[in-house]
Amino acid sequence: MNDSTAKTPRDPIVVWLRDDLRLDDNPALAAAADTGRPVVPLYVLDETSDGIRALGGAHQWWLHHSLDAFACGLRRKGSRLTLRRGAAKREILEIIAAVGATALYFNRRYDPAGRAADDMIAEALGEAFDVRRFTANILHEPEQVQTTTGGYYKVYTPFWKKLSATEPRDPIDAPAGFEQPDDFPKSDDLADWALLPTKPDWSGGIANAWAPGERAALERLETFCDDDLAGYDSARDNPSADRTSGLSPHLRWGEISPYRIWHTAQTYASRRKSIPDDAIRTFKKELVWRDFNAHLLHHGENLATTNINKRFDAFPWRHSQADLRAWQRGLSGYPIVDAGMRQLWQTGWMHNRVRMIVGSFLTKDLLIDWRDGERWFWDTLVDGDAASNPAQWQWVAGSGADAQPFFRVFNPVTQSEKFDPDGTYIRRFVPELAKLPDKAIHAPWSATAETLAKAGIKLGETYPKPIVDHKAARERALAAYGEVKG
DNA sequence: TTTTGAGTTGTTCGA
DNA sequence: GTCGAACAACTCAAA
Repeated sequence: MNDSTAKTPRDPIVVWLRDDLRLDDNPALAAAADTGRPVVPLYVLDETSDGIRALGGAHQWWLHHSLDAFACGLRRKGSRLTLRRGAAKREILEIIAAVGATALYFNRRYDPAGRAADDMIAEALGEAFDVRRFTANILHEPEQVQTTTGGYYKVYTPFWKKLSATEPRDPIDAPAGFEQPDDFPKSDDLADWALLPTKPDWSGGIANAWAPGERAALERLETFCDDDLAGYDSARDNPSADRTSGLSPHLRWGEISPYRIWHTAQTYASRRKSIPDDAIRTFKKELVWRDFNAHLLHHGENLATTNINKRFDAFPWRHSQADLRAWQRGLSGYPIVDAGMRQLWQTGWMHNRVRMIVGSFLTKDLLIDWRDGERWFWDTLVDGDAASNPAQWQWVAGSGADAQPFFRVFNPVTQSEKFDPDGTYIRRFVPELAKLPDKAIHAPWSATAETLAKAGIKLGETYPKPIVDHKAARERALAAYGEVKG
């Protein structure tokens, strides 16, 4: 025990929450509670500090409900969440002074701007101040994972091979309760932050699809392990059957811990013979992909704006607002693409298989800069993640470090036939095509006039004609890629 | 230092 | 319908 805590054992600890809005397996919160000292949980909505990326619309909706749920959880444990809006440094220094705190605990984050902000605050508090950082939101710290030459991994497979044998630590249970300070600091009213859309309120579809908050996240994990883990290896690729874990937004906001997910899945797998090795391995690999992306974010300069492969700085992107808009609205004329984009718009989420298809369509068929797609996803996804979103876009575009761009121009019709063979997914999100027979639904422009008439479709009126011809677009994309190769 | 093997998720063509 | 090879060629990571 150091001198300051010996003299003032009742001094409060401020726990600064960020994307870790949970009680379960929250190391910073648990460590603070364990001291027996008063705990002041704090969330700062910082929209002004350098390099901090503004939240998208869907993000804001989720954050509102997530904060609400987290505040409820804290109240049940006898604590209270303090909300502040403003530059993190100013708000934190003020709160620390107001409550007489002598310690600041938080869980690490990995974006360069966030890390810089954390360092600046620690520096402002001075050497003597007790600042503690914890590992909470990824399974392996960037410093722990190095190639044999001391660099960081740019290819996933060796990264996975290195880590697959390492068992992540056990999750930490939620604190039983918290000591209270004499006075909690003054908190903003969440409603005053106006994070929920009002004019118009577009959140209905998202609210139907999702339940933010820790409790819902843990329930979803159990349901997934019960119902879908066993078939995960193959079934996750089918967009119409909802067989993915659905945990991505909960992970994005830290409502659930990857350690909890890893161990719960592992426990199910070791108890149930019906869960094949392939299933649990594939699921764990997806979790480790989050780490890989977080490490890319940690080591890179700005993942969302900078090509990992510098050669792509010279890529001849097309600038077409009209095409970008058609893609965003789900009016490309390619049913699987439009279904995906409309699922995103309506529910704040898109199945991963379809993310690849729409991503390939934007960057290859339309030759539009991946950053435009990344920004749209950032604004509309509830799970839009600072690491995974740009990393996935760079992979699709071919600017990712390990991509083999010349091989990967997705054929939207082939993909549709393969992964949505009976058109269930398309019919759900593109209802104007619902009456087309299975065979015609993937490429309505190839259908006979009679088939279209029977289904009540007038191409160019009730549903768009394709905005590009895929075959020609593919040739164009390959030519463009040819320009930036060595 | 040099060499070797491999790279999340694909497509097309021809047998 | 199914299968394997070719696509075109670079970078990474480990030996």
